[in-house]
Amino acid sequence: MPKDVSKDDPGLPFPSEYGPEGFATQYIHLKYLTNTQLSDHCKTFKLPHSGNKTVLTEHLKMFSQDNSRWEILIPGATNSHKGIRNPNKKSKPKGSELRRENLFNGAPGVHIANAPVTERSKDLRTAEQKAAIIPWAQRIVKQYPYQTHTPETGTNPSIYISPPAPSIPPAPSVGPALQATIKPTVAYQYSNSLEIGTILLCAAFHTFFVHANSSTVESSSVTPTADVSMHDTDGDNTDMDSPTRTLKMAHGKLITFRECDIPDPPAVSYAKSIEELPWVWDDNSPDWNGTSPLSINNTPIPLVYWPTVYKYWKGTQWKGVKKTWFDWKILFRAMSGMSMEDFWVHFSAPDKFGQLHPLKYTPLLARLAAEWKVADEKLADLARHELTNH
DNA sequence: AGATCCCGTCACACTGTTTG
DNA sequence: CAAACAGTGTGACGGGATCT
Repeated sequence: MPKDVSKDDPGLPFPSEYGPEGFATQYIHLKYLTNTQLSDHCKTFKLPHSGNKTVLTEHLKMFSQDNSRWEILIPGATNSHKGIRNPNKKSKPKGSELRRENLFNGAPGVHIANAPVTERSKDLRTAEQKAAIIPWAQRIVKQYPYQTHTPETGTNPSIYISPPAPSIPPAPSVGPALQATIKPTVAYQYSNSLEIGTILLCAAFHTFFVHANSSTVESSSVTPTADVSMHDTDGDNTDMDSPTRTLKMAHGKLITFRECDIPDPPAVSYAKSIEELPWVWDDNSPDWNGTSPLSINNTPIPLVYWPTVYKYWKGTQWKGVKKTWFDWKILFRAMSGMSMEDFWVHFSAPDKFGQLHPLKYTPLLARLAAEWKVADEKLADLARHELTNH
């Protein structure tokens, strides 16, 4: 399930306003520069560097129109928190390290034997996926050549987007919507040098950052591999012949639809708006307000029916939704028959000053799971007791 | 076999600390 | 003092275990 587009960049026109050659690409590129690289970039263009990359927004709009500026940034975009640290770099231990040593070893100056190095994010792609990157990059470059912005055309975002070529197979580990927005330009820039090493490096970088951000910017495609074939709309006859499914909702209302009528699972989170869950969960509930993030043929589909909608169709998209859905289910169960005021009184925890605060989403789910576990154990004990005493 | 649950991992944002 | 580095909290997600 996607997160907010960007927590630290509220309100950015991302990614559609400027298109693949514009702001979105540059924004992501800068986002993945190390602070050192960003600092160098700012020096080169005489920009203030406050540490907050969003101050560069306006600059990026200009920057995006000059392809040559990119040359100075290629290659080398990395995420400073990824990869193996330099083991030879010795520095004075931080206070937190000293506290940890104290905690675990007691006496000061005693070092933890064979203390494991903090494990960093790993590249989990298979060799096949990595090998597929180069042909993919070459293909995308061919399909989406670089298009320089001009002042005459720069006001219309739609012109930035190259027309999608027919039946481009999906790149490894990448959502299809991104193929249409960000990927082509980056692939072009990387292969422009015609040096295979650069292509490899940049394509790997690009695949890395798209993969890393797939949950951030790709709002709907949970299982990208299924999408291309699923949305083949070459023949209307195919759609007409495809099987239908009928959903029985509250008050006997029936909705019949085909697979092609079902949109991808909406990018929705109730982590910050739990109280809205009952409004959209079940149309049999008095709290149902007649809306839902998912609509099929203009009919809002309450959350409770989503398994029926996605489990048997839409490839494996349900796999990506199910955990979130079960969390919602547990939350809704807990909220039923309780006012929101009572709910938050019950599900609160004191801070260090003893002040009560509503639990955050994850702790709340953990508390619910613990409470259910206790209740289930009581029930199991009761059942055991009854069985052994009769 | 499919549905559900549990648990660990990951990415990201944020904060605190150290370095140059 | 700004940048770099490191640690922590949070939400999302995947996969194995367990249940039906």
